Amino acid sequence: MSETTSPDLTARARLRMAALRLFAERGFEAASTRAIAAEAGVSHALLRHHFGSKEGLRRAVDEDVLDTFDRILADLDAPADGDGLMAAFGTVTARLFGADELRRDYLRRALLEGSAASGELFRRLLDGARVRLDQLRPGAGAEPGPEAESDRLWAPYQVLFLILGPMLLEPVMRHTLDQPVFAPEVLHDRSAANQRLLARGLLAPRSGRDR
Amino acid sequence: MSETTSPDLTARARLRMAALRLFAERGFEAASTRAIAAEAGVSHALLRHHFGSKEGLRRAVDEDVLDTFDRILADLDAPADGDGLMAAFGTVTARLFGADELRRDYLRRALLEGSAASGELFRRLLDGARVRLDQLRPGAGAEPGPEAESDRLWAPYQVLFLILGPMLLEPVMRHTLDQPVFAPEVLHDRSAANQRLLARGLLAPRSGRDR
DNA sequence: TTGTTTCCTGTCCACATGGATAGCCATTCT
DNA sequence: AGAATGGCTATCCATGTGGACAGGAAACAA
Repeated sequence: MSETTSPDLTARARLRMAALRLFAERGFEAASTRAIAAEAGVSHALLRHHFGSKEGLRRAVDEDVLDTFDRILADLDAPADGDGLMAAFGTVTARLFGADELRRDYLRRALLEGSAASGELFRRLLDGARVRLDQLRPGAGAEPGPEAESDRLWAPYQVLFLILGPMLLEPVMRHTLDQPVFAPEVLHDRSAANQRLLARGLLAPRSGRDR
Repeated sequence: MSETTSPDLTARARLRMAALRLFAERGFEAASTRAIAAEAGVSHALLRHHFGSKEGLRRAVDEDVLDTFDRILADLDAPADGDGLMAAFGTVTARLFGADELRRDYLRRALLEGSAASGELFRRLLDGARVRLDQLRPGAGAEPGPEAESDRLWAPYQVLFLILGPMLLEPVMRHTLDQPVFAPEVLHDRSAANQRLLARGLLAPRSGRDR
């Protein structure tokens, strides 16, 4: 009906984009092959021709979306020194989720469902966070100590929770903010708050310029 | 088939529990009324008799689950002094998500779907976190300052991200830990790490006893 | 021109879905 | 006793589902 995807693309690509949209908006089960085909402006039989089955379509979309995220992440592998490291997390967030509400919605469902591909993405994000944090950590300290060890385990998760939280909870957060959750301004302010949290915690926020 | 719910309950209750299970495991769309009825060991027509429609069933389950969480939260309204406040967050987590994988799964889907009821629950969690944090904050400081204001806005969210993150990401986290995400031991360790993060941040974790 | 491959559609199928109806059976009320 | 209410099932229905198939149409090779 709406045929939102540009008509000058190949039908295969249009189908993939329509599927991305409907999977993101309605979920995999609720998005029928006919609705997807209609959105792409083609017959629903063509879907089978190109992708074999609905599952095949899902795989194609999964691949497309997660590859996109992977590519974005690869771009971020700049060295990152000093507290540029902290800012890197903000950049990741902005780059990953800034635009493209559709991909946010899709990724949310994918992570929720725990698909193999999304599991792989999460693992990569986790490793990335771990590496950055290890670079940043004092490190010089002699004995690890039990708390330090626990921190080393959980810190990457904590960073990811702070980054992914707004994306995962966007549907409910939306009603508690008066601006879009991912408005550039909001995103920037939130990112700064995250950096302060990671740098000093919540309880000792000495006011005034700090670092 | 499996009829997992105890057979000495009323059929209505058994239907509600079966629905909770299947909604949690498969999602609302993918859980058919027939499958739910079979799980409860009754005819699928009975479902309609008791709940009017599948949507009615969902409402009943929603109410049940979210009321449970509300009741748990109400229990936590103890005064909470000093750093007992910090521990309170750990307690919330444990009490909310410790047991009951089913309710975790259900809540995850509800939050991601952004249903009205789950939105309400999130708002309540947010307010709770805000109140606790305000109690805890220095407060004596004169002028708020832009950073302090931003912190005051985002701190409750940050706390919630840390608490809800493991529940939301459990399906993918599962593969990155060698123990269950919500094993009591793991939960306790993670909670302690969260408290350290909130107290001091990630970058200045002076080792040794601290507070 | 032909033949061939690739894209694409119309149409049919078997099946599962949520819902509706009619009625059985037990309990309770009078 | 008889009536009535509420829990429960069997069965039917219209619709939508993913998939299968046959063949049209168009591009490209010879």
